[in-house]
Amino acid sequence: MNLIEKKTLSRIQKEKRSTIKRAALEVFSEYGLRGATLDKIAIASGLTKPNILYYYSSKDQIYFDVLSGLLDEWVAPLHDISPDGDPIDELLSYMKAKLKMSKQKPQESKLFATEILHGAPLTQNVLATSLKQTLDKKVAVIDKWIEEKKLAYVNGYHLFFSIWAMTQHYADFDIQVKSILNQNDEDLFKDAEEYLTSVLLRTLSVNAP
Amino acid sequence: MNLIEKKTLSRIQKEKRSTIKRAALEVFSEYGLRGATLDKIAIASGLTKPNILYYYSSKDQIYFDVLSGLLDEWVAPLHDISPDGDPIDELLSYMKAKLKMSKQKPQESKLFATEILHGAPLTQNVLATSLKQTLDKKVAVIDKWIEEKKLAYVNGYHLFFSIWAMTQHYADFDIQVKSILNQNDEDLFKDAEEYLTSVLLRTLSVNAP
DNA sequence: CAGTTTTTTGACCAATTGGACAATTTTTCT
DNA sequence: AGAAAAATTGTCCAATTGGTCAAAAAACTG
Repeated sequence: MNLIEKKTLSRIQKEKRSTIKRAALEVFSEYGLRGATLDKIAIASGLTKPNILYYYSSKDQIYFDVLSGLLDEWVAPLHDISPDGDPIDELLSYMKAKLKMSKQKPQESKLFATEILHGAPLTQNVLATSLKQTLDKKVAVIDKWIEEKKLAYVNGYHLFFSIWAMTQHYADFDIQVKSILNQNDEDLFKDAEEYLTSVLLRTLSVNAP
Repeated sequence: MNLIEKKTLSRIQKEKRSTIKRAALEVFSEYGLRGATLDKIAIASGLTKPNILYYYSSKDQIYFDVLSGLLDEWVAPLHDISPDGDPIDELLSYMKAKLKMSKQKPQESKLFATEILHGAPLTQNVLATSLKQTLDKKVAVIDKWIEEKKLAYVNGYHLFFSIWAMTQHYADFDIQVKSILNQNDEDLFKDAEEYLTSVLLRTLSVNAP
């Protein structure tokens, strides 16, 4: 039977696949696709290597499945930006949602970062179509807000790039950040949120200097 | 003879080591330490595998050498921030220098990013000592400027984190950026510089809203 | 319980990869 | 030119790794 095409998975299948994905995320995010080995995933999951290959036809398939599950989650906060809300509130909320993801899901962030850094072999397609379309719409909203004088002028695309960069930095480069600031996560992310809030407020407020 | 300990390298040694490093940077930045193979570096450099191992004792040694050469260069612009200059000019210049590096040395940026992302096994030490010391001093300068009311209040550490994040994003995540904006490098980096200048100006100016 | 299907695993294999080494070629030095 | 040193390479090896497979174990079904 072909597991891939089967619609309904048994209890054991769901459990084991989930176990494998959790372990794989751990290993992939630390070592990248090529640095990760089936043996490491096997150890991390507590399963044997052939057992893993009973549920997934190859290492690449595991990677693909893990990454696919992540993509939607990663873009999701973008959808919550409402054209009808207060512009600055909406964008601050978006930034905070992204920062929270960096704090709570650093492995996911790193996996995603590694994928893009190494040429996005599996996701380039999604980036150029689905993500681009979503972002185009949100940038249109930003432009409208600017026109209505509710926001100071900014390049919408670069605004999103910088929000992504600044928030994900705390997950992706956590080792560098923590080498410099000897703080616990709570204090660190509190300061980060305060700083980023202040940057966005000053950048977006219409009553500019 | 031990190449490592020898002080004076011959002409051929300098040339070949340089050739190897250039090729290795290319391969490492694309595939990461573990994904890169000596065969790939051999092909990229036009040398044979044993020939490469004549100049470097192992793959790890090549990686170490490439990365070491990069570290200083990467931190260098930080030293150019002068306590005696105009605060906003100094910080804008710093941002522009970092952005220029992203444009002109994306491979270096990616290699560095991959290293940190995967736990900075070789550089954590440098980050926690040398980089931290340098940054501490520069943050002290920022704090002094703030005290003198030459800058709006900001958390100096997070200011640097955000400058690093925003500028390096254009190198490290170039595939994502270019999937969304179909621009050539010239236009892209022109817009980026304009945007980042505006963000920094609004963030740092004392005559705040 | 007995038969059937699903799950698990030990043993194994072929390909890749980092690296060793002796032999050969090239460069350098006198 | 000829000896010595340095550079280059073809060949080989052991370890790692992704993946196979047949047999055993466990779970499910009537």
